[in-house]
Amino acid sequence: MVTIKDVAKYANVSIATVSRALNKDDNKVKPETREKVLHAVKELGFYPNAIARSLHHKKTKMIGLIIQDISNPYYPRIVRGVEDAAQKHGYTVVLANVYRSRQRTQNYLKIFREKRLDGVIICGGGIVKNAEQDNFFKENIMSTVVIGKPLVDDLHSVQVNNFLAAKDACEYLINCGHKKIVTITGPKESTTANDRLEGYKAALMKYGIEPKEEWIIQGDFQYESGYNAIDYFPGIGKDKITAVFSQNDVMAIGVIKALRERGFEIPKDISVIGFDDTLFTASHGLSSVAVPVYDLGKTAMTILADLLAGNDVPLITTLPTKLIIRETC
Amino acid sequence: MVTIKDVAKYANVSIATVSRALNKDDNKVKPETREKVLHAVKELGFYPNAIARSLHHKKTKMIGLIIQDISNPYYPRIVRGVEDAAQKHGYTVVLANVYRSRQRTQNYLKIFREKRLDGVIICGGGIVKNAEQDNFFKENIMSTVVIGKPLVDDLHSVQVNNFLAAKDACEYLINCGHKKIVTITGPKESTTANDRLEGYKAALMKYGIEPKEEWIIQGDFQYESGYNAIDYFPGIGKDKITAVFSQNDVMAIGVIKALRERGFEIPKDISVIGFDDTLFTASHGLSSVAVPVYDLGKTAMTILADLLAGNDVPLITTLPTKLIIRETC
DNA sequence: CTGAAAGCGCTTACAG
DNA sequence: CTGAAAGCGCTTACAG
Repeated sequence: MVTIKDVAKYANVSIATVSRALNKDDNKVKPETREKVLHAVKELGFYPNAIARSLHHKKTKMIGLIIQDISNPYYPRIVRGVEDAAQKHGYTVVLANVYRSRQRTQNYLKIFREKRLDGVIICGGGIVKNAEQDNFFKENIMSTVVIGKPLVDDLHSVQVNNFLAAKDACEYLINCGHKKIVTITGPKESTTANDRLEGYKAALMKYGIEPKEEWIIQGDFQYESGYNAIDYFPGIGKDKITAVFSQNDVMAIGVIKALRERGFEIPKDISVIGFDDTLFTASHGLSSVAVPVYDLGKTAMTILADLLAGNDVPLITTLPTKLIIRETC
Repeated sequence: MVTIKDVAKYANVSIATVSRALNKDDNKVKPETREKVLHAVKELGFYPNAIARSLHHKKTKMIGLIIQDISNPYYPRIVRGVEDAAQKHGYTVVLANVYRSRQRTQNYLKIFREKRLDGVIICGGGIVKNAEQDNFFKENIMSTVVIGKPLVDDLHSVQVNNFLAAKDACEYLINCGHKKIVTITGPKESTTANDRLEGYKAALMKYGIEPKEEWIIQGDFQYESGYNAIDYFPGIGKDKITAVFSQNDVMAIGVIKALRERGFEIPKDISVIGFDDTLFTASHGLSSVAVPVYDLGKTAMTILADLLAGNDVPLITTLPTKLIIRETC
């Protein structure tokens, strides 16, 4: 591997000069000298060692991105948003799927710290309150931006108002004449799921409908839990249940599949509304609450870059959602 | 940031000793001394600087993963496979979406080189033959594994036999009685798409059917191109077209949507078969050729780790596909 | 078993 | 405008 020394020798200058010639902003080097250096660089195929540079600058120009599971269609666009913005600001992203495991999260946080990443973006329920992680963030070892609700105070975040969005969606159903509405929830630890659940309840209450225990069906944001939810429905039909508010799309697609297999027509027999509006909801004709996932990612990265540049950034940034009505309700 | 020096001072030993105590494999350090060091480490919250370590070892324990577009459902599981295997082998992955852009690919390759990543996995059509990239691989600057068909010789790869898989799928259609089959292709530069196209042709020819020009509809692996493909169909019905072989699922879901909107029933009026068997094909009841994407990723990373460990690895590893018949044909 | 020293490949204050 | 030198935070051969 060719080093700065080789270039210096080849160009007949000191390594200090090579360094200066390469860091453009520094115009304290004679044009001819720079030419010589640039020529040597090309000739030898020199690629400056970013590791050595990092050691000096104490910056790696890399950030970590912690997500729960890239194969959940909610995440890819977030990743894209983060990466596009990262690229724009000169950062490179290290990806970490933690599958909601505290262990894996901790492990990656440790690796990120050792590798001296400049910052980290944490997506969703990763940050379970817990001594060691708490320390990690409290000590402010790494600039951090959370996508979603941070469980640790003082962390910057970009969010969506899940409570209101869920409430709106459910109110829409109620205004369509539905009075008995089931909801399929996300995992218990998820604050996102929790907010959506509260929004559901609030909508019902607003219209004087008492949300029954049996209407709240525990899901986990996975397809199967939507598909199986039907087994827990307290019956389907005018006097039973006429609509389902699925707290994400994947589960909504699951219920729809199960519903159709049992001969129910949608929305004739029962309405379904999802959440997230991820890829393919359109092809399923699924009504859903659109979450601007790409922008969540992009904004999070932009905020992180700002933070790293020493700029002031508001603690919470909220992005708007949008109810999209298609064919399932 | 606390350094090895601080730990040494705190523990009253030299930094060499701290280093030795921390690199467990080195048992040339007295147990009591190690205790002292470990205590200091905990007390001070010391996290060894991997950057400094890398500078010495000339290894970063990071690999780059170049994919075309994470929001295409084909990729997330590959990424997962790569990351899981990477984690197992002690590597961390840097993600790069290049959107089939040669420019972006080149740019990332440069960054990877400067950051001294240990290796790189390239997914799909990224490697367009081209002087500079050619050099990159020829000079063997970074260990490389390609998922798909490498356009540069001598590169390790893990693949699937797209030709055979496509041929099998089309033969299946023919054996079901179809004689007039349309195919929707991927982008022209994609070798994957090309192999699938050849497989399609071969199947038809084998049964004495001459594949007509008009049966081959140019797509680009995106939903829209599937949805719009119908406009180029030479008519639908017994004497026109009775089946479509879509070269990926996303486009298949697009055609199905378009077909249904125009009142056609599937598979009664027309059969559809996709390729890849990515997420949600099941919920659409789409028949498809299952590509073991997770395993492609996992295997690629395993091979890369082997390469980096100096082991011998066969140049090409081929993984099996599987035709999965569901409701659309 | 432990320490002093050299080295990894850069950058930058300090002289000149 | 340019060079010699110190320093970033580690690891490891070399002595002892």
